[in-house]
Amino acid sequence: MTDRPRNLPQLLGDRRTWFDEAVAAAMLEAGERPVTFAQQNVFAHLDPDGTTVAELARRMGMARQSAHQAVHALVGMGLLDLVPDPSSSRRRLARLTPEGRRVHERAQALIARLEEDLAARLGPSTLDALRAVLDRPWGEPRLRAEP
Amino acid sequence: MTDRPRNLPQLLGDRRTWFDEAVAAAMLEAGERPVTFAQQNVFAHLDPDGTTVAELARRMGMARQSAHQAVHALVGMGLLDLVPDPSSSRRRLARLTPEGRRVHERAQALIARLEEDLAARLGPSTLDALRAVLDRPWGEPRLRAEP
DNA sequence: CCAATGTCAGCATAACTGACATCA
DNA sequence: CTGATGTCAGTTGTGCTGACATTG
Repeated sequence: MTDRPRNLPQLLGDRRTWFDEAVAAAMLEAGERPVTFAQQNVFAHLDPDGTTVAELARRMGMARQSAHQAVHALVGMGLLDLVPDPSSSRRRLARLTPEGRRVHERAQALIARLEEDLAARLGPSTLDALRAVLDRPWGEPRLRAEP
Repeated sequence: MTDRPRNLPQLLGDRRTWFDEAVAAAMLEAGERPVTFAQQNVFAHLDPDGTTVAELARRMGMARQSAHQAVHALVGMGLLDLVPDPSSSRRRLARLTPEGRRVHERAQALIARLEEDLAARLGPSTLDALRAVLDRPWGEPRLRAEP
């Protein structure tokens, strides 16, 4: 109720949620099938020329099996397909289908517009500074009291 | 592989994860039982004098039932207890037990130290600016192309 | 043989919705 | 009666681990 000072992780999470909900609502409004967060994450880490499930898992920081599950759901929705890797017969590359590319580009455009709106509200230099701080390497967190 | 430009929601989520993992690792290192993210969230929104489950749910932006689940898990761990509200017999207030207060304060101190370390690395004014931007009202996201 | 990959199966957590009793 | 609250039950999404076959 009272305005308690919120710590940084809370603020970061709230703002992330601000974006997530806006994207989900806008995609729904646009008549697109809802794409879950895990699936958006796959899109975000996919190479244009295709990526193996194991590599996706590494990039997303999850188990191979979890990435596999998300990829398979997207394949079932017709947004991804798995093609054999010409360089290695045991590998299969997950790639965007044309429909997947369309949905992905639409979501990316939406995020870009939200960022533009924010820049107009908060000031372009403010938003640039925000992005710069978040993009800068933060180093490893210190665990113990006396390292 | 190549440095692709990451958008704001990704950056926000990554930095939130930076904090979450650091706190979880440090609490584990300190010999504390692991407290999940949902449970940290309950702690963060709890009033010192106790809060009803319904009010917690509103603050956390979740369904009453989901908050109920998280609260009950914490009660089972001995970190919360449910006491009858003197002002209304149908209400029950979730409150920190002494052990819950100890764990919560330890986690808060950990986060504060992580923020101090960050301030030393990135510059105090930079970190203040970051917090200020995140804390400023962002307004409602624009959904349609032409509002 | 070894290591990486893809995949199946089972489990835990955390959110959701629906339903319902209680009580100010 | 109405509305808020607490709670039970079921479902979904997303992660995990274990296990195993395949293949370079």
